[in-house]
Amino acid sequence: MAGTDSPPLRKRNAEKTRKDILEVAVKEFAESGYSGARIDIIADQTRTSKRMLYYYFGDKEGLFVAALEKVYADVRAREKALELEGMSPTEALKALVRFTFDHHAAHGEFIRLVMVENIHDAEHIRQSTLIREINHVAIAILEGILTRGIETGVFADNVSALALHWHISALSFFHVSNHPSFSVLFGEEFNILSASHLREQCVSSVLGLVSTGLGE
Amino acid sequence: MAGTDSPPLRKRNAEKTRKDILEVAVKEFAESGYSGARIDIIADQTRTSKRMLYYYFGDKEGLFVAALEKVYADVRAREKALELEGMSPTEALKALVRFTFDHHAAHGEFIRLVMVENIHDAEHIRQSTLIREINHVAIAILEGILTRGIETGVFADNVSALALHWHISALSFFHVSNHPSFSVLFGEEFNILSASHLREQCVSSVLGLVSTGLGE
Amino acid sequence: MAGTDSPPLRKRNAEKTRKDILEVAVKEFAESGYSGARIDIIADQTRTSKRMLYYYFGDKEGLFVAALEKVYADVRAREKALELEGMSPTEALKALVRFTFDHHAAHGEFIRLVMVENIHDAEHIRQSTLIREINHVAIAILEGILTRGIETGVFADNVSALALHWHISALSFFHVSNHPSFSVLFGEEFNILSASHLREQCVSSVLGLVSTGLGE
Amino acid sequence: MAGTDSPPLRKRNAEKTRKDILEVAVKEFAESGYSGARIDIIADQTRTSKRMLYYYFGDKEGLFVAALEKVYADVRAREKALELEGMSPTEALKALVRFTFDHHAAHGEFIRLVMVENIHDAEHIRQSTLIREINHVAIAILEGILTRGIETGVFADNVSALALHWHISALSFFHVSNHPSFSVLFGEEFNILSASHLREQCVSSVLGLVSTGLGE
DNA sequence: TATGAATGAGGCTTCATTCAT
DNA sequence: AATGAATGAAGCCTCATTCAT
Repeated sequence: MAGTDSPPLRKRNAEKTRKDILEVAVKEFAESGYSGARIDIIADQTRTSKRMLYYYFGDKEGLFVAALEKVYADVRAREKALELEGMSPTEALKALVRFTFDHHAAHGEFIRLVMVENIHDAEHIRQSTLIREINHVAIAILEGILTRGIETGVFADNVSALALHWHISALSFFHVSNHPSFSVLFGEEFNILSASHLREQCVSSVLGLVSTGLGE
Repeated sequence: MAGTDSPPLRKRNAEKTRKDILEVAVKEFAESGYSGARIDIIADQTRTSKRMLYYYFGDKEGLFVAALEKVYADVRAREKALELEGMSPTEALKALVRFTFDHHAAHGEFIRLVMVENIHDAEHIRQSTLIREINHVAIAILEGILTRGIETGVFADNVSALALHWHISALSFFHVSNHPSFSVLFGEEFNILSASHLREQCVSSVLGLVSTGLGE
Repeated sequence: MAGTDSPPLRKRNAEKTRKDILEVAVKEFAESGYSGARIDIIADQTRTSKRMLYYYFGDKEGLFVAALEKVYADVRAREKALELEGMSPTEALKALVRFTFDHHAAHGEFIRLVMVENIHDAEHIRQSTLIREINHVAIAILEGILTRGIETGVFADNVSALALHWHISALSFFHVSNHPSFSVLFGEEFNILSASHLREQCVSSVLGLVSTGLGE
Repeated sequence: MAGTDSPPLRKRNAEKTRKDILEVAVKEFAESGYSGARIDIIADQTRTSKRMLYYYFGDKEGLFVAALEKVYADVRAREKALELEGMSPTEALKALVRFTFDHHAAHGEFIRLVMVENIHDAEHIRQSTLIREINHVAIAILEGILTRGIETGVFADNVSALALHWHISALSFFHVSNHPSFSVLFGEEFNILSASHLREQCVSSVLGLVSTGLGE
């Protein structure tokens, strides 16, 4: 039989092409920034031609927004793997911090695209509701942990989930975003500070902000 | 008296011209990034012509390096005003953190130029010994405070000055660098978190890392 | 019939565009030298825009190399028309000299491009194997004539084909390359020396180098 | 006493400066051609500033004309050293050819400036009567030799002095002017042809044109 | 769905030259 | 006689984008 439920081959290829372009675009924007990125370079590293790029994404800006959305979506997909409900609040918080820290370290393109976006005053994120949603999920998770901790008395109720999220993000993000300058400015001295050291410093710092000192 | 020590008028203007160009360049690079910055736009906002820009700085990259050096030099100049020696270690540390946090908040161009530089893998800082020096002074100051605190027993000897500097920088820097995205993603909710709140969270966090709990 | 072998219309135009640009470029480089040539002037005399010029040739240097290759290729094409095999060695040599002399006189752009290239130390020819090949063919032809003449005893075996080629080239080339200065320096006196006179002087000179005096 | 007959020191220095500039200019124009030559590069390699260059020579073209005149004047100075009157006509002619060939080989800047001038259609030589004079002297010398040879019966009266001068110039000039391209096109094969070989080929060729076969 | 050819606007840079001292 | 600062015009090249097929 000719017709099945799977999408027609044409569409299949279309999606593959889109994905292919997007992956290359993420790399290029992450490497060179928005203005520094070159449409030609993206096209050249793609299986298809430059024309397709415009066909699918309209223009350079559209491509950048799509790239941003892709890296955010990837983050969400990975966050789902976290299973924090079974842990104690303290353990859950520790796990979350470590996950965030490691995650950012492992996904430089995500960090760099967000840096680029901030240099452009976040004007593209503004257009994407998808991205906003993703981040609110992150807050909700943190909120859950906090609430449980407050109920069991191990956490003080003096820091909002958002403030805590900001704190965790700051340390995890900066670790990647400013690694080049720190490495150049302090050389060996800095490189000796292993990532795991900074990560545990980050964990202590976060726990220090919420702990009552009573728990566990 | 016939001869005075002041430089000839011509030279005076030269320095003024240089400074004029540099100020405009800092703004433009901070606003648009390296590739996004336009030489023409810089020139137009200057007393002089585009040609002078090349006369003094060689090319776009030379101008960017000079801009970077300028903002770093400005930071150093402002750091000198801090008088931390008279304070107790704890007070000195608090003051330093607050100063850093406020300073970064007040000097967005500095933060943005460093962001841009990090996107370009810090390849320009690498060339400037001036910049390296400035940052080592910052470490030395922090080291002094730490040592005094450890001697008087209020600080534990478990965090290096560099690691602490990293921590302070991370929070102070991120507060400015990622303000646009946080503001867009969390809107009102985030804007309610006043700068001073985040600043004090930063102070607590830093003190938490080094305090023995014995002091003051 | 549906399918024919002719290339698609687009490609046809492409080749026409390339050729169009090249012809203009040859003229401009010949007139003004490499540095003196103006990309804009070339573009203006073309059916297309300046942009196309970069599309096809990359940059000014690429265009110059292409122009050089074109004039050399044209020489080869014209050389093919010569039918020297049927002549006696002496007649063949005479014919070759006259052809070379007249050819150079008739194709000033070729001479001038080679002059320009020599001023630039032949750095572009170096890259082109095509050009090297063409010249070796010229040597081979001369070698054939020489060998036949030596066998029949009319030519002495005291001059290599390459040395003879150099001699012929020198006189034929100089006639065109230094015509302007000779004309200015010696005025009427020089212009009276008709081209045909110098050409026959060239023929005598060449025959004088190889003749045994026995022949014909 | 203050005043002597020698020119004032000021003027002395002036002439030295002029000469200094000119020497550098000759090199630069010879290396890069007229358009390729850079006023800045000339100025930088001079003991004085760029302004002086304009002070003495007006503009780039004036400097080029002065450079041309200088190399021609140098040629004249060296020609004076030749003492051909005491030789037999044949020996004198041989000596003249060898001198010319070697001279050109030894003074590449002269050749290259003349090449450049020819590319620009000899428009600058046209303005200089000095240069015209120099060349007519060369013809007069050759004429003298020829006349003596015809009188003694060793030379035939079938080639004008100018035509002979052209012939000698062509071979001697081409040897230098087209050395780069020949070297690239024929490589080792050509480099084996030593300069002295080509020089003697040049001598034979010239003698062949005028000899009656009766002499010496 | 796909593509090679084409483009206008604008990018950075450099030129020979002159001004004020 | 000499100079550092300044300049306008023009140079080469590259960008994101669209057209015709």
